[in-house]
Amino acid sequence: MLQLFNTLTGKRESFEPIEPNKVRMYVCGVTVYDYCHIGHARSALVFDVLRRYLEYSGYVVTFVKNFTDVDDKIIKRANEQGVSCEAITGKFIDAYYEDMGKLGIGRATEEPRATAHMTEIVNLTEALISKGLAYAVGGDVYFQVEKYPAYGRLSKRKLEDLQAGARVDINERKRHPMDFALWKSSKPGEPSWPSPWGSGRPGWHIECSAMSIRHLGETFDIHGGGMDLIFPHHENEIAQSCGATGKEFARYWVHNGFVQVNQEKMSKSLGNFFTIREIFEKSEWSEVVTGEILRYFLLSTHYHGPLDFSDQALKEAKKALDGFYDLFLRLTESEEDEYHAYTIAFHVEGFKIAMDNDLNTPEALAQLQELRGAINKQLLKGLPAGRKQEVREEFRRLGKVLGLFQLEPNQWEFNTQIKRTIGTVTEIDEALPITVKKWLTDRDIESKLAERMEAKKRKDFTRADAIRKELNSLGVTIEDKPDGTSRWKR
RNA sequence: GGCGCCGUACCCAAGUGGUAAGGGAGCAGUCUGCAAAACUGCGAUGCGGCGGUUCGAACCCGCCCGGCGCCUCCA
Repeated sequence: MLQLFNTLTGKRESFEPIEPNKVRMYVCGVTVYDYCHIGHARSALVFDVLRRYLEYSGYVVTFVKNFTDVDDKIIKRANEQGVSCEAITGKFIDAYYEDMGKLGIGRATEEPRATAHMTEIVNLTEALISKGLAYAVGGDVYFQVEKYPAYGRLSKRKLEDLQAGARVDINERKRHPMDFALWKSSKPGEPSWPSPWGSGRPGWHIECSAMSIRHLGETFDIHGGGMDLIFPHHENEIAQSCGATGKEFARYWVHNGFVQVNQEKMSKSLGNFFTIREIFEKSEWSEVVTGEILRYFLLSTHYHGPLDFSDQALKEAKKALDGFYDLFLRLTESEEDEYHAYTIAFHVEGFKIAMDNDLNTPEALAQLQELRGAINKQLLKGLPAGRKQEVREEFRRLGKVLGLFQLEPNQWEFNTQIKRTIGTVTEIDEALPITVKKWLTDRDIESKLAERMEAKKRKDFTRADAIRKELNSLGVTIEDKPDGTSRWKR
C-alpha cells in the first residue's frame, strides 16, 4: 500500500483516497512569465510519476495542474516588452508544453488558468467576507489571519514567530502584517476584472483555492508543489479554502525538494540557473535520449531531498541508461537458447515496495539495476527468444511508471564520447559533428564489419583493429562475441 | 529571532530500532588475438562529533559541529 509523507502531519501515512479507487490531486503549476528551469522540471516530474504510479496501481486519477496567468511578474514582463499579458502568458504556456513534453511529462486531466476562473475567485472572496474572515479596504480585499486560528498548521509557524521576522509592511491598510490579498484593485493599464470591490485582479493564493474546489471539489486527496510553496502559498490556500467551506481541504500535502547547484538553490542572481530548453540545446544527445537522461537523473534522488544538478550527475544517469539499453539490445538478439528457470517477480515486487514507500525512486531504480544484473547473468546461460521478450515487456511496464525504457535500443545513443557539456563543468571537448551519425548507415557499418570479419579470419589483426578504430571514431562501438561474430551499437 | 531540512565509502545514493541496498569510479579476475561488453571478486568494524534510552541505534532522545532552505516572488 502506498505511503506518502504528509507535510500537514509531518509523518509518512498510508494513502487512502476519499473515494475507493479514485484519486483527485491538485498540483501548483508555474507562473507563465519565463521559460521553465530544471527545478520546475523536477516538480512536474515528481507529480507526473506519482500520477503514473497511482494509475499503475489501479487508481483512476483526476489530476489538475494550473497555470498562473495573472501576476505582477507577468505584468512587469509585458510592460518591459511592450506587449500584452496574453502575449507573454501564451508564449510561455506554449514553451511549457514543449519543454515538459520533451521530458515525457504528460498533460494533466485539467489545466485551468486563473484568468478563466474569475467568477469562482470572486465568489470565494465574497464567501470569506461574509464569514468575517476577510475585509475590503478601498478596492482591496485581505484575508484576516487572526480570524483563522489554524493559521500556520501546515508550515508549523506561529503568527507571533512570523511577526518577529517579517519585514516592515508599508501597507497600513492591513489589520495584521500577515494578512494577505485576496483581491487587488488594479492600476490603470493593468489587466482587471469587475468585482463588488471595483475592478481589480486576484491575489496569488486565491486562484488555487478557487480552481481546485471547482475542478476537484471542496475536499480532495492530494495537493502538491515545491517545498517553497509551503509558506505562504499553501498555508494561505488552506486558510482560504477551509475558511470558506468549513470543510477539510486537501488531505495529503506532498512537497518536493529543490534542485541545487553546488549545494545551493538555483537562482538567477547566483547565475546557476539552467532552463530546460537550454539543457536540451546544449545536449549532444538527441531529444528523446536527453529527455530520458534528465528523467533518470531527476529520479535518482528521493523527491523530498535536495538534488544537485551537475554535468557529472547527468553523465552518471547516461551511463546507467546505457547499461539498461545494452541489455534491451541483447534481448532483441535471438540465438538458439535453451531454457533455464528464472524469475523476475522478486524484483518486480521490490520495485512496487520501493514505490509504495513514499515514492522511493532511488530504491526502485536499484531494484531495476538488480534485475538488469540478474537478466544479464541469465543471458550468459541462455534465454529463449520468447522469454527475452517477456523480460523486455516487464522492463517496459515498470519503466513506464518512471517514464523510462520506452525507446527501442536502436534509438538509444550508446556513443560515450562526450562532445559537449551540459551542466556546470566548463571544459568543452572537440566536437564530433553530429551529422556523422546521420550519414553513416547501418549498411555501411555492416559492410565494414564484414570486411573486418574477413580480416580476422585471415588473422590480419592490424586491418581488423584499424576498421574497429575507424568505426569507434564514428561513434560505433564494436563488441566481439565468443562465436567470432560481432555486435555493434551506436 | 522563529520554523524546517540535511550530513552514510573516492563520487552519487537507499536505509525510518535488529546488525550497512544499488550505481559510478578504482583494483584484481573470467572471457578474448587485442579491445569492448557482460559476469566474478575486493572495497565503510562503521553511518559529522559526544553523551543517553534499549538486549540491540545510521535509524529514538539531548547537546555540539558543519551545510542548506523558508519566514519577501520562487518548483
